[in-house]
Amino acid sequence: MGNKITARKEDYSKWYNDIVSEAGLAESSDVRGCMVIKPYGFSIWELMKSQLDKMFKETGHENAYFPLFVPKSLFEAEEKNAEGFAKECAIVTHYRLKNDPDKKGKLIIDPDSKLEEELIVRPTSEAIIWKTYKNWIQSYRDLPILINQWANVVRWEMRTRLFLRTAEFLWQEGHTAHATKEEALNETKLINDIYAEFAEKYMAMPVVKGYKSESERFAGAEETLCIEALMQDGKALQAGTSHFLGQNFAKAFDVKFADKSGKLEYVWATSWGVSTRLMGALIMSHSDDNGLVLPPFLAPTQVILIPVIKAKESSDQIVERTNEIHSKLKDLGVRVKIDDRENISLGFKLNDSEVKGIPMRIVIGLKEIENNSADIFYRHDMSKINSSFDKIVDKIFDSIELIQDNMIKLSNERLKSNTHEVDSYDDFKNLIESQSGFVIAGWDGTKETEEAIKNETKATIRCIPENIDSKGVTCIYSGKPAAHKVIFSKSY
RNA sequence: CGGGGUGUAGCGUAGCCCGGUUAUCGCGCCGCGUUUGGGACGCGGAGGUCGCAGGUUCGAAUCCUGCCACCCCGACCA
Repeated sequence: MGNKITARKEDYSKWYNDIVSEAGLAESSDVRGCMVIKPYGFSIWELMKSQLDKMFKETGHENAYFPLFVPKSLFEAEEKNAEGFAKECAIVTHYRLKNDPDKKGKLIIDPDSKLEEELIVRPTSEAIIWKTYKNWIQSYRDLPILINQWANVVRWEMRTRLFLRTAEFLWQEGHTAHATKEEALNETKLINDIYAEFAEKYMAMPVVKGYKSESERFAGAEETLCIEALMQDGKALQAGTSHFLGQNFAKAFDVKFADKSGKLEYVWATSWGVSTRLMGALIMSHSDDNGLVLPPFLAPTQVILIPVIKAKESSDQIVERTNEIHSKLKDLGVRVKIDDRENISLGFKLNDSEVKGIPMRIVIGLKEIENNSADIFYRHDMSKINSSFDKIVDKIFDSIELIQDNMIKLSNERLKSNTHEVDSYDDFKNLIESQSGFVIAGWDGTKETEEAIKNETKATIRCIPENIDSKGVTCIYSGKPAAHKVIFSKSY
């Protein structure tokens, strides 16, 4: 306890760290680049998980679990994938320790325990899964395979940040196998749409859906779809990706199936994932100088009731009223809590609820009992409405959707006002330099242009948006006809 | 792996240049008492191999050497 948000939003990364720690979401661990997700943070993640899981299951997917370790020979089977992740792998080389003969109480690696083949701690599971799928697939009747796994993966990143980039992170990774290219492409699209729907509806975070340029594509994918969100500091965050893997993995792992005519064909694949990075996205999307702001759909506690008991005489009435509201809300399925901690001042509790981003707060004391009404405080815009006690339960219940809608509306406006279209490179540079945000511009489709713009401005192509007309547009850099209109931004 | 910086209590720090009693302060923690309407107060208390190893010295948090760890800026990334 003792949470205080001291950093202001102008000092963005300090502000972010302050919120993560003071709201009790996570802390960095002594283990290099890893984080400890604290109970409050984890319960938000669990709400995200359960909603995503529901959406996957509604579209025919099932959960399964595959090993943490990938033998090196499997890992290197799909060349591009292996190459892409090679520089950031944790590798198991031994399986035993022994007492250090020179230093008492210390352990050293037992050289006799060296593994014949190194094991890679999965940075992603395509390899191990496709090795397994090979045994599961013989006929078109075995297809499609629509599997998701909730797991942890390790990527030995140079620079880490809580939730946004940690050496170990939690995620879900879907791995599907299909008989036709079209079906796999549809799956890729379906999942990206699910991600977008989840981000917008549940996280109240609007996203742009689109395709990655070749250089930003997942290693081993033929096409990468993504959702890109815009944070409050004007930087983009890749919030989820869905890959069409073509037949790359099927060929690497020799996964063939007999079609209806008995002919052997390679299987078509997809993979897709979102991670605990979504937590970072959620924090950066809505929070303010008072702390975290959570959309009610993802708030572990949607309503906090704070009884204020000053004198013994009124105590019973206050407790009774508080309990009544609490149980009625519970019956309606609202996530509600009473903050009846003793020896903690009201001021502390009020600020505590704000730092933690609890969407609604009701203080109930003698004043409220006498007026037969109380204020409902809304965290997202710090406003209050008064309601009589006989209507307050309904008002709170209705407010859940109202706040959610309101937050979606506010985020949409922010995205809109920070998205600009330019047709000159000077305007482009000015925008990226001054405020970043999403900048829509023509791109000639070449790697050289993409690279040059990145080097000169630090902005990258976030995505090639779906359904955007680029007829008659020229490339802002080369002046040649544009292959696409794309979104540029500085990014995390 | 290049360039810069920092290691002192759970956290944030002063002291270091210029060596000298018992290592500073704030937050947090523990005990007692008083306090719930916007981050309570008083009194008392616990907590440290000053990153590690070695050296110089009568004496090292402070000076020297080596090592380790972490942070920031680049290349990489869900």
